[in-house]
Formats: sequence, C-alpha cells, structure tokens
Amino acid sequence: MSSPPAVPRGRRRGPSKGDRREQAILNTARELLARKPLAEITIDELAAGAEISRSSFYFYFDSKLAVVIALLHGLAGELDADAGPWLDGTGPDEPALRRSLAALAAIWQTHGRLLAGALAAAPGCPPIGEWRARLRTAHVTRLAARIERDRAAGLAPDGPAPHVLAGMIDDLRTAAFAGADDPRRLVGDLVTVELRMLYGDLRVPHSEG
Amino acid sequence: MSSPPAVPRGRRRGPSKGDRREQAILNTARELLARKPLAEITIDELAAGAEISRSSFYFYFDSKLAVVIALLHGLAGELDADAGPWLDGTGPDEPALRRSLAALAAIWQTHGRLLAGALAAAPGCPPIGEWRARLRTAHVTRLAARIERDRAAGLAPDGPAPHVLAGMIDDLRTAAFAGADDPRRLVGDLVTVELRMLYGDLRVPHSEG
DNA sequence: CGAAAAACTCGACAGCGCGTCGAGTCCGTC
DNA sequence: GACGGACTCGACGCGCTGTCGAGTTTTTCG
Repeated sequence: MSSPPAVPRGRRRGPSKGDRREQAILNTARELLARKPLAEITIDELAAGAEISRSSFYFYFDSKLAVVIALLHGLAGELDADAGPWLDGTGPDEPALRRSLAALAAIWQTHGRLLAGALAAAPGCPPIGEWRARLRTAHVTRLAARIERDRAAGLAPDGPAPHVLAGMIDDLRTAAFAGADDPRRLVGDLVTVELRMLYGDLRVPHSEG
Repeated sequence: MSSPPAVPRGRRRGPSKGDRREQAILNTARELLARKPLAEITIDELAAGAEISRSSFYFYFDSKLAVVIALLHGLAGELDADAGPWLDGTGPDEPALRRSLAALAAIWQTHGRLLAGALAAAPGCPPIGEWRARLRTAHVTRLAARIERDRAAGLAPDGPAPHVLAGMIDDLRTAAFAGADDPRRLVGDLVTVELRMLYGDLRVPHSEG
C-alpha cells in the first residue's frame, strides 16, 4: 500500500535502483506541479520524467493519486510546524498566531499546486479525503480546546460552539491560501481577521445611535 | 454558444420537440445531481435520461460542462436574492444579514451538489471560472463599498483593505456552505462570525499580565 | 560459480468517456 | 412534392487509464 516491496537489505548498500526510480517519479511530480495544476499532469509524463515506460510506473504506484498521497505524507509534518505555541497558548497572542500563519503561508507558497489539487480531488478520492479530514480534525480539535480554555478564563466572548468556530477558521485559511497569488501577503490580514473571529467583541458602538 | 438553434417561431406554437428535449436534459441533470456528485455524471446518463442517444446530446449542448453552465445561469438570479437590504445598508444590521444568509443557505440546501461541482470544476473550465469570478466580484464589490461606508462613518473598525476583507467573507461562506450537511444550521453562527469580522473590536484586555 | 528468486521492465491489450463526422429521418413551408 | 432546417444516430478516432503475461536484470544463497 505504501512502498512496493519490502527490501531485505542484508548489508550496507545504497538505495536500490527501484528506490531511485521511485524518487525520480516523486521528483518529476514535484517539478511538474511547479508548472501546471495536478489535473493536467498525466501518468505518461510522470513515467517519462523518471525515464521508465508508462506500465513500469504502475510497479511503483497504483495511480497518479497514489503519488499525490506520497507527496502529501511528506508534507503532513510541516503543516503544523510552528503552530504549537499558538494552539497551546491562551488569549489573543498576536505574535504567536502570526508566526503560525507565516509558517503555513510558506508551505502554501511552495506547495500550492499540490495542496490545491489534492483539495480538489479530495471528494471522490477516499484516501486523500481522509488525509484532509485527519489534518482538519487535528487542527480543529486543538483550536476548539483553546477556545474553550479562553472562554472559561473570560478571555474570549461566547459565540458559536468551539468546534464550529474552529472549523470556520480552518476553512477560511484553506480557502484564502488556495486562492491567493502570494499567500504570504495574506498573513497580516488573516491574523487580524482570525483574532476578531475569536476575540472580537461587538461592543455596541459607543456612539449612541 | 448559449442555446443550440434560433427557433423561428412564426406563430403561437408550443415548445418544439427540441425545446422539450433540452429541458429533459436539464431535468435529468438536476435529478442526477440530487443523487451523486457532478464528477460522477456522464454524458451517457444525461442522454439516456432524456431518451436520446449520446451523439444527439451534442446537438443540444457542447459538453457536460455546458449543461452545468445552463443550470448555473438559472441560479445566478437567486444567488443574491435578499442580499440587497444587507449589502446596501450600514452598520451591524444583524437581522438583515441573517435574512441574506438564510436565503443563501436555502439555495445551497437544494443545489449543493451543483454548486460544489461547479466550484471544483471552475479552475480548468474557463466559462465556469468566469461565472464564479463574476459572482464573487459582484458580491465583494458591494460588500467592500459597505465596509468603506461603515468605516468612514466610524461604525466599523479599521482593518484589512475592504476588498480583501470582503473576499475573505465570501470565501468563508462558500467554504462553510460547501462543506455543510445542513447549510441552514450554519446561518446563526455565520451571522455572528461575519459581524465579528466586520465590526469586532479587539478591546485590548487590560488584564495586567 | 551457478541456479532459483526477487526486483524490475515493457509491449500489447481492453476499457471508458469524450467529441466529431456524415449519412440519414422527420416535419413544416412554399 | 420538393426544399430546408430541425433533429437523430452509428461508427469512428482520440487520450487516458489500468491490467496481463512474458521478458530481462539483479540479488540471494547453496
């Protein structure tokens, strides 16, 4: 399901030919994704880039989406990089949120095509859908917990159920980054908006109208 | 480009056979969309539902996506139904926003699969992309104007550029409705969150530290 | 070393869905 | 009744996908 065969490496030995080919396919996918959207990439191109025939491709991956999943797995770790301080903290800690979002923006900057393609393919491709769901749930759960903490401490106003609000924030990030030319330019505004979503009080404008 | 032939209706006459077939295709599309996502619907099915052969289908529409566009066009009007009072008003007029969102939710309720499918196909299908862009721009423009008005009147706090903030609100709506089981249940929370995005003030917690 | 096993390669094939083409048939008009 | 536009369809070619079985290379081990 993940890697084709179990390699019984009896002794120190460099990566087998197959290992290199597998990497070549992955690299080709990365290169192509830098130039065009996932939907326009064909297995032929992936195979050609790795200098094997199209049928040989199937020795390494079950489908084009399997390649995507492999790439996605490599990203799973990066995706919550630097999110910890924000998610585990309390109150409107603007700098922490900014760092968290900046890290996320950097990933979208370099892997936008991959993420956008994966998100588009998610409904209709269970494994990708599950990957996305897992990631989302992880984020939403931690953020929801943070919201509850802040509310209990009187730091955040009441409002939508924590997991709903957290889901909206996750959705907003994804939509905003997916549609942006330069994700990094969004960070500042996203910080402001998220803080408002979480802490923004509708103090009736003290202009008495 | 839009409708297949120009019908020279010389005199009062019921809809031609072709008109009925065209409607049959559209209806079939609607029925199928109620049962499965757009990507899983094939031209064969559309043709079969209208009781014509697959090649006859092409007499009426250029492609599956052309059918989608036709359906979408029928929706264009509904999509800003009841949005006027909110978009043309000023200040945190919660009831108006709620009505606007409720109307939108009702549309997502019945046409979710169509809208979700169209959104997924938008990048990679220029006509659909343009349709989405036009709709988005229309909403963003009006909402941005509203934001400027409110800010000028001191009713809303400063923040992201109006069109950016408006874009985020549009994105959030779309993402939230697209992912919801029952869009109508989201309305209340969406109202709260949007108002916070627009009017939520971060009164710095003068809590000591 | 040499044979068995595994890792790997490929051409050929079958399938599906798309869109086109040209040869039709139907039907209202003059 | 013949002309033309509306309409229909089968057959075809294309591009992409995934499978199969027969080959070649590489590794393992007696």
